[in-house]
Amino acid sequence: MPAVQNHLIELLPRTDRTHLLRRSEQVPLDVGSVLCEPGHPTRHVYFPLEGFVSLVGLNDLSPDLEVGMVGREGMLGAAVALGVTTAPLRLLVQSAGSALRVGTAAFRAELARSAALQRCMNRYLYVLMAQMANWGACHRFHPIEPRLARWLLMSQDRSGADRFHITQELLAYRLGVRRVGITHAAGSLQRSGLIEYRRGDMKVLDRSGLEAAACGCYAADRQAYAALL
Amino acid sequence: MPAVQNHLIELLPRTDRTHLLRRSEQVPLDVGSVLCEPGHPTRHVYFPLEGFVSLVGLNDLSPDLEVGMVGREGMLGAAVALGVTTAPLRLLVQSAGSALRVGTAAFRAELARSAALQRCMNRYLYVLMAQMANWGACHRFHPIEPRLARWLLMSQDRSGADRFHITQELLAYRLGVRRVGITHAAGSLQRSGLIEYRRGDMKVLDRSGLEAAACGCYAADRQAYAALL
DNA sequence: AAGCCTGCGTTCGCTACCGCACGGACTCGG
DNA sequence: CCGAGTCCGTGCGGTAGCGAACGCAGGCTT
Repeated sequence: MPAVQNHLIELLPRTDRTHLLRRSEQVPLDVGSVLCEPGHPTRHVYFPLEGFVSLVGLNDLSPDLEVGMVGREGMLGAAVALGVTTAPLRLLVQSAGSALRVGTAAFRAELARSAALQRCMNRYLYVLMAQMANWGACHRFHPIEPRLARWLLMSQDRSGADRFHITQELLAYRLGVRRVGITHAAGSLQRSGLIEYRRGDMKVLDRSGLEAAACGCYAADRQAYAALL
Repeated sequence: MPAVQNHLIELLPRTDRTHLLRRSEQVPLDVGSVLCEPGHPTRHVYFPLEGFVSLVGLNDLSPDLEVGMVGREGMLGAAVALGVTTAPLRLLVQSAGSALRVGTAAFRAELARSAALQRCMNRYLYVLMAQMANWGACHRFHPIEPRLARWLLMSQDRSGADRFHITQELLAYRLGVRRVGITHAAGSLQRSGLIEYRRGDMKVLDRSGLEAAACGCYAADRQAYAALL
């Protein structure tokens, strides 16, 4: 059995974990690929091992907006644990890696078997809800620069590396702002010596400085996660 | 047995409903009272029968922000169904009425007994999550006037009446904007003949017109609810 | 070497919303 | 009938972010 690097799975007791792993297969996560579209049936749930995925909410009028971000600390398809197999959000791979994939039916079967898995899912769902409630207020009230800092920190946490590839164009899309907004905020962070970037190659230089520059939502998120999982 | 006017409870099969009701007591909801504060233990869950309650997210820096609204179509304390008995949000009574109250332990016991109740909770949790994800984008992108229209419609749905009491001051607080912002938006709606208000007495004159003036989030919300419950 | 595409920086005019402040209108209690 | 409190309208200056557009530089293709 390989070392599993998904935090949720690591929380399971040995036997439950083995059962779940037996039903799973490892698949690659390719940047830009879409794991599922809102309204469509959910065929699999995913436990990322490396890389991370954006949860994108689609709305008729307004531009799309990222409402969450999931890496190895979480899972995709949590709604299945609520018995809903219609996806609510678009799952867009943000950073390449791999994930354990489990068929929806198999996952539900395991869920019925394992109280530990149920408990784990429940807590994760709660954390997700708290995150999403917060995300809204963050977008509403906080200026671009702290939000950018937060995003960088979150993606660093999830990707593990201190450098990753992301263009200003995409960042703008994620944060729901114009590209020029990112140009200003990122330029400011760079001048402060917190980050360094060049043509999409982003590097975090001063992590604690970045934490200070980020809005409180970052710390709040981490705390909520730590408290429950 | 009195006619129960909470939609979730009405969804339960007769025996499960009876069981739950036997464990419940009816309590009044008084405007302005706080049913629980974030971080504190949840002692009861509530199924509103009349009136409605705001879910308020608190954040260190930013002003408080309403992230949801619950009336007889839902319940308060849904997190208990996830096994979390620490409240994440402030529950603030918005419009007077009454609710069925069930002790947390009793509710969990019923949950363990009744598969129907579990299923109902799961679906409701899903709807709540979808709502909260949406709420953020709505606050971020939509101008005040459509959001105000949405708020009025939602509160009308939940209160049942076509008139209710709400000052501009409070509305501003709910929507996270200045009072003058409300003055403008409400004035505009009034000039269009959609509503009428005077010193806090708000009356909806043209409901379908208001629906047209509201942002798409309103329709999306209703649809999500209808699809699952 | 030339050309093209991608990614980044800058500028301009504009709008929505902000904080603050004042004043008018209505209501209620003494 | 008068004063105090509540609620609503208006006006002012300031700003963060918007949309659109242009220019420049590095890297890739042919």
